[in-house]
Amino acid sequence: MKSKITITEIAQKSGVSVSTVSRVLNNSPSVSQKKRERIQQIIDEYNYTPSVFARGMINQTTKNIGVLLPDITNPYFASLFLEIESFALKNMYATLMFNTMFSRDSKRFDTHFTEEDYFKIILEKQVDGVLILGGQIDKEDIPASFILALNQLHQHVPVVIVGSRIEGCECLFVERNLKQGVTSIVHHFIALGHNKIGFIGGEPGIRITSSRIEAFSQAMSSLRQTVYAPYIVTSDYYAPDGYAAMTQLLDANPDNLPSALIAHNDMVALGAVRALKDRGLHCPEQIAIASCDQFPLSEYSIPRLTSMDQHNEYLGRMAVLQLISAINGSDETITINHSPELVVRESCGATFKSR
Amino acid sequence: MKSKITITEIAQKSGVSVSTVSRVLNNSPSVSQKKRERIQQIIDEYNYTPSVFARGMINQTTKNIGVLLPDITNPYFASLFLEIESFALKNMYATLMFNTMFSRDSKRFDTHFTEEDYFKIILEKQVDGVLILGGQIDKEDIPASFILALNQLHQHVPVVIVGSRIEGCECLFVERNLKQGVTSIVHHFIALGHNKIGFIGGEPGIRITSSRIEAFSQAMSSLRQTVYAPYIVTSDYYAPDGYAAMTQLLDANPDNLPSALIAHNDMVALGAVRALKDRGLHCPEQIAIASCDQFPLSEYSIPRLTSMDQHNEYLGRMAVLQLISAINGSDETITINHSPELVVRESCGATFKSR
DNA sequence: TTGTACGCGTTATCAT
DNA sequence: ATGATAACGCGTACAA
Repeated sequence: MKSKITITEIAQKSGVSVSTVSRVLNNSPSVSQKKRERIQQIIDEYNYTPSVFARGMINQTTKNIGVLLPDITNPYFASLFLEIESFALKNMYATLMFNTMFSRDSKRFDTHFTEEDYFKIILEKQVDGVLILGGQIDKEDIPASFILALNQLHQHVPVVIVGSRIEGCECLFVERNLKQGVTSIVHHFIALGHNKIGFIGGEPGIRITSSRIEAFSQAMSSLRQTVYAPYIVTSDYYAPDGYAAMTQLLDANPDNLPSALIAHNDMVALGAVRALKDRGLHCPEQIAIASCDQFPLSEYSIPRLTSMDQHNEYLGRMAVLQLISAINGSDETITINHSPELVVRESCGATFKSR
Repeated sequence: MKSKITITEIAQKSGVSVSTVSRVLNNSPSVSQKKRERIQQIIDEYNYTPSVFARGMINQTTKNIGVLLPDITNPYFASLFLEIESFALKNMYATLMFNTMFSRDSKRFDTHFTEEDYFKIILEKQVDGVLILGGQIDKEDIPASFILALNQLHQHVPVVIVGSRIEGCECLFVERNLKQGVTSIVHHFIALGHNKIGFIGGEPGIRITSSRIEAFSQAMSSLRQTVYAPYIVTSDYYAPDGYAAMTQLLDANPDNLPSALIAHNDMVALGAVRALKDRGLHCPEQIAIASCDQFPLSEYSIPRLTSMDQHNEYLGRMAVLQLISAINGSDETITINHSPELVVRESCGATFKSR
């Protein structure tokens, strides 16, 4: 391995002192044009870059941020992360990613760190900021110890959480409006003439799940519709979970099926459609389905999925912006103002149905 | 921001010298049991962790690796990366990820770095090793300048490429058998009585595409079957590309459709199935489809996709292992020996068809 | 405008 | 078994 050239050597080769080289590196104005040019040329020639270690010893900064998420394999996190990574890099920050596998079948993983373990690792990595995207923070009742750990982490490095604000947690938050999407779908279904509407998917005990179910109930009752409890079946976020939820729902209501279902996301919807089909039922004919979170495949499934575009790109950008401003010492909260958008395709039955 | 406690302070609080503390940190044997315990206790109490900067100044090591991939949103890379990240962390390496967006519609991204730019960034990040997963390295003819850049990078830090060996490139490689999967599918189709078989998807000019098409032709002719050129339509790796490829194929051969198609991966297959359906055709009835690369949704699509399980988990592990061994100065090549596995589901028509 | 010298936190070398 | 100290590469206060 070729070892890196140092500022001292550059100084020698240019016949100046290290401070002068340092000055051109940090473009201080007080360097003569001539010297600046010659030094820069040598820097380029030898492809010199300052040691991050030596720099870090002085500024205490790595220009790295840490991103903690449950599972990059989940398209929601993947699209969010892609945006985060590329936007962060544009701002000169590279991204360390950690999959906590929280709330995911983790049999494949022999060693299993807790999220607190990850906090420790991240701290040791001396990142300049931390982004947390789901996991324990989404739980209904978060252990006090976890909030404590979160606060401790935040005392050492700015932490931005993408999710609902947590009582007693001092970290910064970037929230998205979870209810609006569900409400749009309910209105859409009602407009299509449905009144036996249910909700499937999402992990029980997780705030994103309960707040969507709550929004569902609210929207229904504001339209003078009743919610029939057996039409609400939670499970988890993946296709197998949509399959399981739908199966359970069908088994529990054999003679009284709902006519429309709201799925937690597109994977759940896909699993549900599959379960329907395996029973000889069809979507949207027998049961219409719309999902709260659109993933890239929704335009190509059979049927095409009607879903909410949550504009995750925007969310990712905001999170990075918030984090960077916190790193730079600002404590102002960036309020994000995005509207999820209903994309009507086939699975809701709108295109050929008008009861 | 609370600043970190240093080894000097730990030494003072324990009433020993920094060297002794350093010794227990690096568990050198020459520390008395008593002192060791007391020091360790203070370390724990104050939650001390050594500064990565100061450490790095001495060992020149960050315990970070860099992973360069085109697009984490692609399930193939996501599943591979998940394995890489978690396996690396088990070995005490954290992972910096960079999405190059090579070969992907990148309109959304205003700034666009080239892969060489990423090399520079990675080098500046002072990672201990680099993993490259696709991108330019998969191209048919790689610009000499790119290979040069690759070699230069490899002179500074070990580089492991997950992909086919490149002429003139000194980096390490972890290869997977690209042909075996295609061959299995061809045999399967032939066994089912098909003889009008085609191939769709994959980007032209990319080695993984051409080698699969080559394997397709070889397998066909070894079974005394002819390959009909218009049945081969390349495009790209995503669902829209499968849709486009299928559309093009249908348009070009209206009166002479293939009876079976090999898709580059599950997304392509999904898009193709969709295109079929939009023409009022069905899979597998009119055209059977099997894909070379299985993604998580294949079990839940309609129809369920017959595809090759490439065991990406294993591939990811091997890549990390190879990289770590290179970091530790070993130059032995780890040969990987995995067999892709045909998972028969519905889209190939095997379950109800026997011509 | 330029150079000298110190300090950042750790490990390694050399004494003791 | 333990301690003192040099060295790592850089930024910066200060001197010139």
